[in-house]
Amino acid sequence: MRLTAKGRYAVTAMLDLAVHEGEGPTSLADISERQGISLSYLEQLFAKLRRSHLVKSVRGPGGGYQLTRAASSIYVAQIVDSVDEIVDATRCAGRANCNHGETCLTHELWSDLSSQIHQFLSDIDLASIIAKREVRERAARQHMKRDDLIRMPAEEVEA
Amino acid sequence: MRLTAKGRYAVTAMLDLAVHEGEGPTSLADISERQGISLSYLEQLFAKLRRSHLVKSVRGPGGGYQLTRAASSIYVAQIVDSVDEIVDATRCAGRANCNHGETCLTHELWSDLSSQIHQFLSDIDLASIIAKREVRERAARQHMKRDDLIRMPAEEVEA
DNA sequence: AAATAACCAATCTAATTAGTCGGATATTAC
DNA sequence: GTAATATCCGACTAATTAGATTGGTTATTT
Repeated sequence: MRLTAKGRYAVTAMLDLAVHEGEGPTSLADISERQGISLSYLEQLFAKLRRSHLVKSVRGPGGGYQLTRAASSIYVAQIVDSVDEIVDATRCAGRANCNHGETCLTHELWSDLSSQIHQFLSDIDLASIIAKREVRERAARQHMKRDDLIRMPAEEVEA
Repeated sequence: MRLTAKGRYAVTAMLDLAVHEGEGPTSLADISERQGISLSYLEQLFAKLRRSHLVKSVRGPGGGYQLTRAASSIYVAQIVDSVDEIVDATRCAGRANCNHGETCLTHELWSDLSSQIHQFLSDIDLASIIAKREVRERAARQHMKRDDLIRMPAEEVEA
């Protein structure tokens, strides 16, 4: 499991799609504009997302991409996995001194942890990310006038 | 929060340290040997881990590195943070059309998710990763003979 | 004094990431 | 049917990061 800028771009783009669901297909040009990701890079990411059947495309004017299923059944792990393909799963592959030995222990520990992280991200769906925010906003709205509702300075994008 | 090979190496190395706690300092050469990570790369990683006060060093023969605190109070997020420094904090930094606007929404959503992930990794300590495995092993052991269970030679046992 | 092992910095290569370019194809609107 | 739109596609390039290499210095132990 890797978690890089590439995965972040993909998740961000998918969230953008989810937010604009129901408005018809969303073009990559729009996402590029809104999210500040280059169009051609988005094309590469969406080629993978499409191959993973997370999105479907509509060509021609007025076309774009749409989620293949409800935002509530698309999970972050699926998105990350589809663009950030795993390279070297087990570090000990092929190493002679690495079978059953003590050597294997720590990267077995790592792989345990790794699957915990994966599990965690497998439980978070796009809809719930959006919903969580709406709840927070509704709560905040009760404490301030609507016109001085200013977005908080984005608290640490990289967590 | 990034989760790359670099961070994996760091976590693996720290797990190795934790596993060999109580045997005195562990040299990078040993870790390199056991984990298949180049010595000089480990040096680079441990320079950062030391600056973050996660490990302390002992020089000279028989020297090496030790955890500064108990494995139970060193958390995965701390390790990853100390080697995988964050590059581009907020994607919208400086972009004129990105204040208060709808544009900001999705990467704010991402940042929410990102801090959730960070929180998750902040709750996992080295000792618990190891412990989890031991529990599993103990369960497995109930199904097999344990004549390879190591016993101290009588002479070495202090009365 | 010799051996060990941390410490340090610079440099290099390989791999990955991010983005570009020039198109081809499908679809819609005129 | 033509023009515009937007996906699709592959090859290429630039920039960054990962990881290895080199060549040391310093502290500590035996």
